[in-house]
Amino acid sequence: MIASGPRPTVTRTAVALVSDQFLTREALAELVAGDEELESLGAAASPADAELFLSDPRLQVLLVNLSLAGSPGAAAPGVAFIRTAKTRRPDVGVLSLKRGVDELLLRAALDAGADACCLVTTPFDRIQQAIKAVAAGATWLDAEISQVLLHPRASFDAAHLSPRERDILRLIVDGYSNAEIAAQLGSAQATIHTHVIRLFRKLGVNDRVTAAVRALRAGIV
Amino acid sequence: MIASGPRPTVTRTAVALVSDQFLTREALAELVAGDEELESLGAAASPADAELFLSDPRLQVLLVNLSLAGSPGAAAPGVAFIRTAKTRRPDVGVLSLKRGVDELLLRAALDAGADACCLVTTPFDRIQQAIKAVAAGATWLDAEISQVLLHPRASFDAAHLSPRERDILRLIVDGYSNAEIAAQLGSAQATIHTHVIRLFRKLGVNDRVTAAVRALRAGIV
DNA sequence: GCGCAAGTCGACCGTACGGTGTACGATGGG
DNA sequence: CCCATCGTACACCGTACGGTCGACTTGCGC
Repeated sequence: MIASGPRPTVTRTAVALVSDQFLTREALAELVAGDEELESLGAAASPADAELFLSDPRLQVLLVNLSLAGSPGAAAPGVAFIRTAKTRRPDVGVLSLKRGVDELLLRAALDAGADACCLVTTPFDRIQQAIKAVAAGATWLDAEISQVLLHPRASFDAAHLSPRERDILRLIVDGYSNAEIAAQLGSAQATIHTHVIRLFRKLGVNDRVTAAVRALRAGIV
Repeated sequence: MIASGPRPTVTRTAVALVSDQFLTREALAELVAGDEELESLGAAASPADAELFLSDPRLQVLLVNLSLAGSPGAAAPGVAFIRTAKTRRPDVGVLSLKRGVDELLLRAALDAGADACCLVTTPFDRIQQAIKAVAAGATWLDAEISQVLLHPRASFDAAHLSPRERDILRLIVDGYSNAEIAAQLGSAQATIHTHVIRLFRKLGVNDRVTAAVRALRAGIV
């Protein structure tokens, strides 16, 4: 094992940042400049401009502002950029900055390969910590974000669902049929069927697909 | 925003550790002692002994060795301990140490409330980083662990979906039936039906619920 | 005690779904 | 030129789903 002691500042972590918002770019640049263990390779305003960084062998961590404006219909360009970046440079850590805790966008970012998610409201020193976490190959999730993604129990109370209905909703999202749910919960199919119907009434839906989508979008599951 | 500069070492992070293995306890104690920003409140060999720490208001981070031996059938005692700890002290961060990357055990630990997961093979300085991440309220996952939990390469390529299939996938996510999709796209129901089946094959699913969930999680919609 | 909510089952019915075939025209790369 | 792919289209079948009744037990609060 390696003793930890005071870290030599010889090897600095090389960071590049991508954001379409001027203010964010400035703030992030200041953030990187304010930490002697970090080193900036530059800032880009668009994914296209950021292509350059991907060719830089020194690059270790990429800061991406996911609120990159995009057409509402198509997939978010920020997510697409993360995917291409991770495809071309799997060794580079990606930290994505989020304005809010939209679960779908978060999952999309992580699925695309993001190694960390921070909110833009996160204090500087924590983002600096997160950058180092990413450089170490680890995953960093801000408290608010991990609450949504990993500890969904907290937001479970959002809907006025009974515990049993929440169990079933979760299993519906997991793609199980009524029969499979019955087997897993040790109940009869008829019971599950009743629960499912009542669950639909409470969610205001008529089929399990919309129930699952609503649950995901609402962060219930 | 708060400037970061050199951190004052006045406020140290109070850590307690629980592990049934002597070696791990020793190693972790050394790890905590080796970082001047950390402060040890003690070490416990069993969940019962660790109850004491939960009454200590200074406690900020709890290191739990999840390999706490238990009967294979029942729930792991480590997981149960994490749950009770988080119930009694939601403010305390829990870092759980894992011997391997068993996905079920990992998910169980996170569901129970763990804020970070590290492998026992992780270098000291990273575990120290993780402890500080947890103290900051964030989530830390080691690279190997996040690979299993957050970046499941489910071979989900939106690229190899035909445009028509993407249309239909989107409408499936929106909760429409095959008949409604047919009406919206101006095709026969049987045609949509065929597309849906082929779409399932490409996504590797058997029902539209899983297809919708996969699409959402992958950020296709 | 009473009501009420949650949970547990049963039966019935119509329909949409999922699975498997087959078929034809258009397009495009080898 | 051929073959693969895609989009289109149809038929058949079994099953699970969604909807609607009703009935029973348990636990909680008043």
